[in-house]
Amino acid sequence: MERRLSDTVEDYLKVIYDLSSDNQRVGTGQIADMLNVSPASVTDMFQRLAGEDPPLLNYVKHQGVALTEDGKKAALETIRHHRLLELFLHEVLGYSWDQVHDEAERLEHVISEEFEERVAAVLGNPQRGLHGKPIPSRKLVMPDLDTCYLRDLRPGQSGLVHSVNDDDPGLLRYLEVLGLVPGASFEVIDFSPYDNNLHIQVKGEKEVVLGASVTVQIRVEILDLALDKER
Amino acid sequence: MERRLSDTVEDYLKVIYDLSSDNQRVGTGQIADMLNVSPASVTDMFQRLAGEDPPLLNYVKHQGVALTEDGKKAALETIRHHRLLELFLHEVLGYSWDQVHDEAERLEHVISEEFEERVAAVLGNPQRGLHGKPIPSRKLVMPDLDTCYLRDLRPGQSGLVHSVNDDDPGLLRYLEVLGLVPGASFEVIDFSPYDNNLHIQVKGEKEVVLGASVTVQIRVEILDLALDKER
DNA sequence: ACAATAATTTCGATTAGTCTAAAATTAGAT
DNA sequence: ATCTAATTTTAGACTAATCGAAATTATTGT
Repeated sequence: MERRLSDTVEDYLKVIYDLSSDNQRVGTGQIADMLNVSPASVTDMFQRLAGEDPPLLNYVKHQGVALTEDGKKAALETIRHHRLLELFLHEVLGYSWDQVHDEAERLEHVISEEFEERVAAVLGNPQRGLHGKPIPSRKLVMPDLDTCYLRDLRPGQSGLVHSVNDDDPGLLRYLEVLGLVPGASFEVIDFSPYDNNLHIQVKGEKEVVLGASVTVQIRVEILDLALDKER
Repeated sequence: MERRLSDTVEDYLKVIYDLSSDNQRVGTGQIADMLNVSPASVTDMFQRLAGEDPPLLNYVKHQGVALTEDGKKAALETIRHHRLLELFLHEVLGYSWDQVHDEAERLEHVISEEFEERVAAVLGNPQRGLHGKPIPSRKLVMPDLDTCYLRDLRPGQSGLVHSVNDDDPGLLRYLEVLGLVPGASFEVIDFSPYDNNLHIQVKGEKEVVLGASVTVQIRVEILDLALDKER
């Protein structure tokens, strides 16, 4: 069951995993956008990976794909590598949180199990990455999360920043300045329905207005006071 | 002048560099053996790399190749990556000296200049690798060496182990047991001309007999007492 | 319900890297 | 000097990953 997947295949599986958490099935066009390849190439790859033995994808013509169990394991392996590497680059080599993604993106495909284990050990077997996302366990189990996009909160709600996407260095530098980093607590002050702007008050910081292109990159845990009492 | 070379091309250039230090030109068959590909593939690659602009190789039909200046720089870049990585894996992640080669072999092709710089800094800008070989400088200058193969010494001569090849884990474990590590001093006790065995006395260790397949993997500095006096 | 539009798939082609088998060239031995 | 053996090159073909253009299938608005 240990077949060696190409870097390309690992990239496909990883983005299919990412997009699967929101939607059900994932389409050709979405993947083409994420990977900067043509839709034609994506169709080819869908067919190939669905035809592997055992299949990595479940593919239905014109209806996109879903990961099989094998495909999901492969995706989680790569994601584990990526998040361990990001943390390692930061902790051990002093990379800033906006620099780590690109480097990890290349390293994730070539490191051995040995490397993975040693890095995990040096870092104390962390369960969360540099940007807050969970790191799948050695056994490739990904914890269930009770988070939503910051975009979906409304005035009066407050929460904690759970995690932010790691792939836009400019955004990461901006969020750091605003104090919108994993663990930060905030309150939603206002919402502008026409542009979907949210007015956010991060604890100890000035109020800021964030557009949807920003708030969709941030996952939060809602702090529901009423719900707190029930427990 | 910054073209991105494929992993494969980097591997070709690296072994051509290695083999060039002994011979003048390097032939198809030698490379085919080192890289485990067919001679036909090597001919193709020779022609391709000689036809690049600017050329990486100087190729004369039926007479093998030599690296151009550009080809040599590219080879040294990869070699610098490899040796820095080996040291890093040992010092920071606790790999043993027989484990580092394979991992470095894959990582060397994907790390950035940034990674290279940071690793070099963490290690204190070392000039020698884990197995004793010099590490090319940032500017890709490789120091000239005054070393020869242990194979070429004869009884009465003594020397210091300069470096050992890093690609055979079993040999490395054996040499470690014998104390034949970079810096160790030894004396040649005897030579058997029929099998080219050398009888070696490593300081503080038992005398051992080494075949040519071993002694050709070890580079030494000759300790010439007469020459010492002249200085 | 059905035409327009959007998304997907098929088709034919390209590039990098590899192979085997056959042809050509070089080097060595007598 | 020439024949043989070893090495190298050519030729034709394969796989993975990609593309653009054309054909097909879905979606959706009225």
